[in-house]
Amino acid sequence: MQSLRHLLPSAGSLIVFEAAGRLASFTAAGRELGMTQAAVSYAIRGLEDQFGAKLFQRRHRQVLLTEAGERFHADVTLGLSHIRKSAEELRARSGGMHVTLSASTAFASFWMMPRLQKFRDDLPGIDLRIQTADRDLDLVAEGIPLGIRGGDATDWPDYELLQIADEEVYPVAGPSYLARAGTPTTPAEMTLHHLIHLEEPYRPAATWNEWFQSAGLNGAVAKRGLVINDYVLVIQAVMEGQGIALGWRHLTDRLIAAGLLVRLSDHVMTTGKGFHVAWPKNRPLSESAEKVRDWLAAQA
Amino acid sequence: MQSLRHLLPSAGSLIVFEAAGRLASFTAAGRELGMTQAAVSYAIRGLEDQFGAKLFQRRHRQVLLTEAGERFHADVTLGLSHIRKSAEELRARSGGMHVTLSASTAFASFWMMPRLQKFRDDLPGIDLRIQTADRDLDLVAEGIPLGIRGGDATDWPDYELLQIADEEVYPVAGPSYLARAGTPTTPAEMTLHHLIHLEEPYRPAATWNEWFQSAGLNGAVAKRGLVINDYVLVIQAVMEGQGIALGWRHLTDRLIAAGLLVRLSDHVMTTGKGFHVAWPKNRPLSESAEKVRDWLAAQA
DNA sequence: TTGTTTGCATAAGCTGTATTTATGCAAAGC
DNA sequence: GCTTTGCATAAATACAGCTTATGCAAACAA
Repeated sequence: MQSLRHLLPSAGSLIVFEAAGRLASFTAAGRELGMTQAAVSYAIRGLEDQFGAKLFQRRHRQVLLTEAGERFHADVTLGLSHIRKSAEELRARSGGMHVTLSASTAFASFWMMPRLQKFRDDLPGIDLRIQTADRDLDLVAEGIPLGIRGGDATDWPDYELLQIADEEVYPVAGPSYLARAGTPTTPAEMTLHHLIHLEEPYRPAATWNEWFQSAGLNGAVAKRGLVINDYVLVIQAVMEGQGIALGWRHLTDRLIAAGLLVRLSDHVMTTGKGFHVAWPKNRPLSESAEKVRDWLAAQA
Repeated sequence: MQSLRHLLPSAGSLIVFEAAGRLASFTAAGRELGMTQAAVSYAIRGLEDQFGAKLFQRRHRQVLLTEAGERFHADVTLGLSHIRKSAEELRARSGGMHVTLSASTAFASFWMMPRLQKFRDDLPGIDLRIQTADRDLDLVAEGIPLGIRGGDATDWPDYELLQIADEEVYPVAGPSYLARAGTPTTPAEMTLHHLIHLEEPYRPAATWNEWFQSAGLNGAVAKRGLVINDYVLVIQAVMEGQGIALGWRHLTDRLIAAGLLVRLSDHVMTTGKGFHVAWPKNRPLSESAEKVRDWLAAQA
C-alpha cells in the first residue's frame, strides 16, 4: 500500500483540486484559496502528470471535470470533508490555551488593554490573541471563536450574545482644548465648538446629529470638522486638543477617571443597544474560549 | 466554512500525522515516508501549534495519541483512506498515456533504446517512462505498473510474467582488444585473457566461472580482472578494449551486428531462465500499460 | 550508581518546491 | 473585427519544508 506522500505531487494539490472542481474555474479556486490562477493551474497540472490522466476539460472561461476527474473529485471531497469537520471541531474544542477574540482597535485599546493584567491574573495560562480589524469579521469564516459586537440580538441573528456594556454616548474633550476654547455647558453651546467626527467605513456609529437630537436640539446640525475613520485616532486627536468628540462610556470612562479626558455634559445618549461578546450559534466553544467569554461578561 | 488550506499549517502534515499516529513513533513514520525524524517532529509541532492542542503524549521511545489526537486521527485516517484508494484506482485505470517501466540501465540502454523508434511507431501517443535502478524495484510500493525481470516464475511469485528473451550468455570483446591481444579460439584460451567481471550488488548475474563450467572447463578459475557493478559500464569497457566480458544475447546482439562487439565463442550458456515483462498480480493495469506490456512481449 | 541506547526537540543552514508576475493564446460574445 | 476572459507557460524567487547535528531525558542493564 503506497503512501499518499509518494502518490501525490503534493498533498496541498488535493485541496486545490477540490476547490477547482467545485467552482469549475481555476481563477475562482485561486480566489477562494488565496492563490493565483497560475498556481492553481500548476497544481492541477502536477496532479494530471502524476496520474497520467486529464482531470479537467479546459473550456472557455470554465473548466469541467472529466469522467475520471469526477470520480476522483467525489472521493477527494468526501475525504477532505471528514478531515475538515474534524479539524474544525478540534480547533474549537481543543483550542487549548489559545483563544482569539475579534474586536475593533478601539475596544482592544481602551477596554481590553487596561484590563489585561486583571485578565492574566484571573485566567492564568490562557493566551489571548486579539484580532483587530476595521470591520466585524465573520467568526465562522475566520475560524475565530469570539468577537466583540455592537448592537443587539436583532443585529446578530447568527450569534449568541452576552452583554458587556450598554451603549452610552456623551461628549469628551481634552483638558488642553478646554483651557484654550473654554468649556461648553449646554448642548447648544457645543455646536459652536470644533467637533471631531467618527466615520468608520464598515461599522455604524452614533453621530453628533444623533447626539444633539437626543439632547433635545431638534434641527441642530453639527458643524463639519475633522473626520477620522478610526476611533483610536479620534481619541488621540481629542487628547491632542483638536476638538470635542463623542465618547462611548465603556471606552472612555477610564481615560476620564485618569483626567486625560473630560466629560462635557450631563446628558447621556443611550441607544438601547450595547456591546457584547459574541460567538457563533451551533458551534462548540473550547473550554478556554468559554472561560474568556464568561470573564468578559463578568466585567460588565 | 473555512478552507483546509487556511486551517492547516500544511496539507502534507496530515499524511505525516496519520503515519505517526498509526506507528506511534516519529522515527518510524519518517522511515515510512522517506523523511527524517526531525521533519516529522516539525510537522506534528506545526499541527499542534495551529490547533492549540497536544496531539501526542511524548513517551520514552514512543509517542501516544492524546484523546484529542485519537479523535482527529480516526477522521484523518478515514478521510485519507478514501483519497488514497481513489488515487490508486485513478492511477491504475487511467494511467492514460503515461506508462512507467522499471528496468536495469543495461536493459534500457541496449534493449529498449534501439527499439524506441519502433515503439513510438507502433504505439503513438503513449509516453513511456523508463525508471532505471540498480535493483529490481517493488512495483507495488513504487506504484509502477510494469517491470523487466530476469529469472523465472519461481523467482517472482507475486508477479505475472511474459517472456521477452531467454538468458543466453557468451563472451564478447571489442575489435581493438582483439587486434592487440589476438583472438582466443577456445574457452581454455579465454582464461588467459583479460576478463571483465560484472558484480551487481543487488541482482544475481551469471559469472565467468559459471560460463567456463557450462563450456566444460570444470575447475577452471577465471582470472580476476576489472570488476564493474553496472553492465552498461562493462560494455563500455569492452568497447574500449579493456578485455573480454560476458555478453547477454538480448543486450548485445545489436552491438555485434553493428560490429561494435565481437562474439568470441560458439558456446552459449543457457540458464533456462529468461527476461520478462512483469506486473503485480491482482492489480489492474491501465489500457496503455497493457499495450506496452503486449508490445514488449511481441518483440521476443 | 553508572553507562548505554533510543527517540523526540530544537538550532542552524539550505534548497527545491510552490508559488508569483508577466505574457501568450484561444474561445466566446458583441 | 474588437474586446473580454481565463487557462497555460516561461522566468524568477522566496521561504516552507526539510536535513544535519546535537542536546536531553527516560528506560534498561550491569
